[in-house]
Amino acid sequence: MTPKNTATLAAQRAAELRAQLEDANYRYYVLDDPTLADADYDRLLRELEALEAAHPELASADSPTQRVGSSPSGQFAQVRHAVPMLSLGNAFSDEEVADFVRRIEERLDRASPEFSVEPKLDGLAISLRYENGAFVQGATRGDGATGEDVTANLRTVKAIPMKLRGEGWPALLEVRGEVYMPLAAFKAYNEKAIAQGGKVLANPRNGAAGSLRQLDPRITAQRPLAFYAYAVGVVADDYALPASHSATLKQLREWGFPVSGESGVVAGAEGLLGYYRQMGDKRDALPFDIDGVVYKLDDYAGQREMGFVSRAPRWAIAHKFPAQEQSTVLEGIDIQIGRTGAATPVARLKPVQVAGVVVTNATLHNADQIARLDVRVGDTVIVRRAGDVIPEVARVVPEYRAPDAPEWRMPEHCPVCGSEILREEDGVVWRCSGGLTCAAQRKQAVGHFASRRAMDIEGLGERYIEDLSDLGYVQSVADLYKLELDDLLAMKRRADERDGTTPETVKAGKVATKWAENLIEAIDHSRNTTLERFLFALGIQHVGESTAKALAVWLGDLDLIRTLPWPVFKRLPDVGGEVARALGHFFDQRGNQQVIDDLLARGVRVGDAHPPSAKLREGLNLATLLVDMEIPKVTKIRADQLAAAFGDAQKLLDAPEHAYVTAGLPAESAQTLAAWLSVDEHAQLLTRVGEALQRLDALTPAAVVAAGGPLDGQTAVLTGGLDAMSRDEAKLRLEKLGAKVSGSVSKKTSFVVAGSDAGSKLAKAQELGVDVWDEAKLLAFLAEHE
DNA sequence: GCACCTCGAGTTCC
DNA sequence: CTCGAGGTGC
Repeated sequence: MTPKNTATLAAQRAAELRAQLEDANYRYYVLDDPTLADADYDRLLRELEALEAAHPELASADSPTQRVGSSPSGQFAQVRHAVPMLSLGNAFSDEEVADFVRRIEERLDRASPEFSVEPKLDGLAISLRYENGAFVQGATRGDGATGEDVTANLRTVKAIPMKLRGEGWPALLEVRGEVYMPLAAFKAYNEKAIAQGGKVLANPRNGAAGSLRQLDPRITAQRPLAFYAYAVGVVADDYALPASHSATLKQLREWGFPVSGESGVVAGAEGLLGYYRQMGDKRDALPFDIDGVVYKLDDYAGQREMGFVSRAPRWAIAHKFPAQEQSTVLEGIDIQIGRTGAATPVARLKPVQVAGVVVTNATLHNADQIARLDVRVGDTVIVRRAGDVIPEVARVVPEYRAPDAPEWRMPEHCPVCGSEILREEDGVVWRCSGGLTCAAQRKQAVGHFASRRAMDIEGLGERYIEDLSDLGYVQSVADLYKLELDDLLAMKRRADERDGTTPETVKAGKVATKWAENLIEAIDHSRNTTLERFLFALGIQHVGESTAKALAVWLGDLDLIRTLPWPVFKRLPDVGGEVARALGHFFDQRGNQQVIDDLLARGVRVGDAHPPSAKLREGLNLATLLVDMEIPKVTKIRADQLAAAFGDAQKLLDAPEHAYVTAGLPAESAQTLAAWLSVDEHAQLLTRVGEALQRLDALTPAAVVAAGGPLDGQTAVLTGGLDAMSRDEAKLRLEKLGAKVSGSVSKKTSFVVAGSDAGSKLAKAQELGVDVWDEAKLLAFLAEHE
C-alpha cells in the first residue's frame, strides 16, 4: 500500500469517526437519547486521537478531539457583541407579571398575547458565532456590549455543536444560550474532588462560571458543563428567521443545539402564572438549578413594536423564584448543649426571608465547620435553604468583615452549668463534661425519657419540663413519678409569678386543674411500659430504639441487664466494643442505678422478664468472653486454650503466670496476660464476667422465638406518609408479620413502602431496583396475612 | 483493611 | 432527612 493510499484511508476514517462522535454528542445533549455507551465513545475518541497524531495534516479545530482542551492561551481577548446581549427586567410577584402583560396588551391592542416560556437556568450567558456552519468564536456576556473570548474553553463543552446540522442555515449565525453545570455532574465532581483532596466547587453556578474562565482549556474539559440555547443574536442579512421565538427555538434544535425541553408557549397572564407554578413544583426534580422562568412575547413583530427601555426589552421579563440564598448578618454564635452534652454552635441571624420562611437560627454543626467557613460574629453571611428544609450558613462575604473581628473559639466552659467543654480524642464533637449535673443535659434527658418512642408521656413538652426543672420539682426522670396534683398546681403558680403573667386561674381555675390532671394521668399511664422502651428511655449513649430492642429480645430481663459486665453485651448482634462499653459504663454509675431503683419503686413496670435466648447462650462462654474483653494478645485460639485449661474465670484469675504457659500460651503472651490482669480494674472485670456466666448457667434459656411469619427474614423500609395509619403503626404491623423495618434503603432491602410525598428513599429504591409497594398493596397484604 | 449497611444523634420551622 | 460513625462481612 502506498503512503498516499494510507493517508486517504486515514482521512476517510477520521471523517467517519468525527461524524460518529458528533452524532453521539448530538443524541446525548440535544435529543437526550444516547445511543453510544460511554466506553464505546471513549474507544472511538482514542482511535481518532491516534489517527490525528499519526497524520498531523488531518488535525482540525472542530474535531471532537479538541474538546479535551488545547494549551493555555494566555489571556482572554475582548469580543464586542454586534447585537448587545440583553439583560432582563425582573418580576417577583404575580402583580408585576400582570402589569407586564397589561402593558403589552395595551400597547399592541391585543388581548391575551402568546408568550414563549422557558426555565431560567442558573448558569452563565454566552454567545456562539458560526460562520458557514462552523463554530468560530464564543464569548461571555460581559457587560452586554463587550465580553471575553472563551472559544477554546467552549470547544470542550460537548453540548455545543462544532458544526451545524441539517441545512439551510445562514452563512453567519450567532446563537445565545446558557452554559451550566448539571446537578448530578456537580455532585459527582465534588465527591471526586473531596476524595482526591482537591478544591470543591461552591455551587453549580460558580462551577460553570469558574470553569469557563479557566485560562487552561484542559481544566475546563474536565469540568462537566452543558449548554442550552435560547436566542439568536446576529444573523446573516440575507437570511429570514422564522416569525416567532418558539419557531426559532425549534429551528435551533434542528441545527443541533440543545433547547430546554421545559420550554413552551402559553397565552396571557394566567398562562404565565400557571407555567411559573408548574416549574416551581418541578424545580427540585430538575437535573439543573433554575432561579426562575423567562417570558418572551412570542412573535417578533410584536417584539419590534414593544422595543426597549434602556437596555432591557419591554417584551420579555424574568419571573424569579423566592431566593434560596440570602445574605444576612450573623449577630452571635450560641452554644447549644444536647442530650449527650454535645456542644453545637448555632448561628443567631438577623431575621431574613429565605425561600418563603423567616430564618433566625442556623446550625453551624461543630467547631471544625466554623473554622472551615471562617465565620466570625458580625460577619455578613449567605444563608441557604438547599435541597432539604434546614437552613445553613453557606459562606461568608469577606468584603464586609470588620477588620478587627476575632476568630471564633469554642468556649472553655458550658454556658449552662459552667463545666469544662472538652473535645473527644480525635473527634469533632466537643462535649460539656457536666453530665447530669448540667441542667441542659438533665432537661433533655427528661424530654427524651418522656418522648413518644420512649415512655410516651403525653403532654409533657419542652415548656413544662423547663419549668419543672428550673423550679426544682424534677431533677431526675424518677422525680416525674413523685409528682402529685398539688405539686403541678404550685409549680404553675410559681412559674406565673416568676414570669409576671396574670394567672388566668383566678377565673378559669378548672382549666388549670384539668391540665394538671391530664399530665398526672399521662404519667401514671406511662408506668406500664416495655423493657425496650424503658431501656431506650434511659438515654444511654449509642443505645437507640434498635439497640434497646435487641437488648430486650436477647437478654429479656432488666435485673440481669443492669448488672452484666460489658463484654457480655458484645455477644449481641450489632453491638460492638463501643456500644457495649457505653452500656457497661452507664450501669456502673451508682446514680444511674439509683434512678432505676427509684423508677421501679415508684411503680414503673417493664413487663415480664424472660430468660436470655438460647441462641445467645450457645455462643456465650468463657472463651468467647475472653475474646470480647479485648485483652492484648489473646486471640480466639488462645482464649480457647485458656478456657479449656481453667474452665472458670476465677481459677484463671488466681493462677500464676506459668500456669498460662502450661495451658499452651507462648511465654510472651502469658506475660502480657499476667500484666493485664494485674490491673485491678481488669481483674474485677474478669471476676464479674465469671459471676455473670455462673448466673446465666443457672437460668434455663428461653426457647428460640418461634419464627414463621410471612415476612420472615425480609427487610422493609417506610417512606412518605400513609393515609390509613401512622408510620409507627405500619412498622409495628409489619414487624408482627416477621419483617425487620429499617430506616435506610440498600441492596439488602426486600421492599420499600412508599406513601405520599415519598422522597429520596423511593428514588434510591428505584435506582437499586428494590420492590416498591404503594399503600394499597400494603393494606392488601396486611388484610390477607394478619 | 476496606466497603457497605445500619443506627444514633442532631436540627429548623410552623 | 442527612451526616457521621459503629459494626460486620469480605
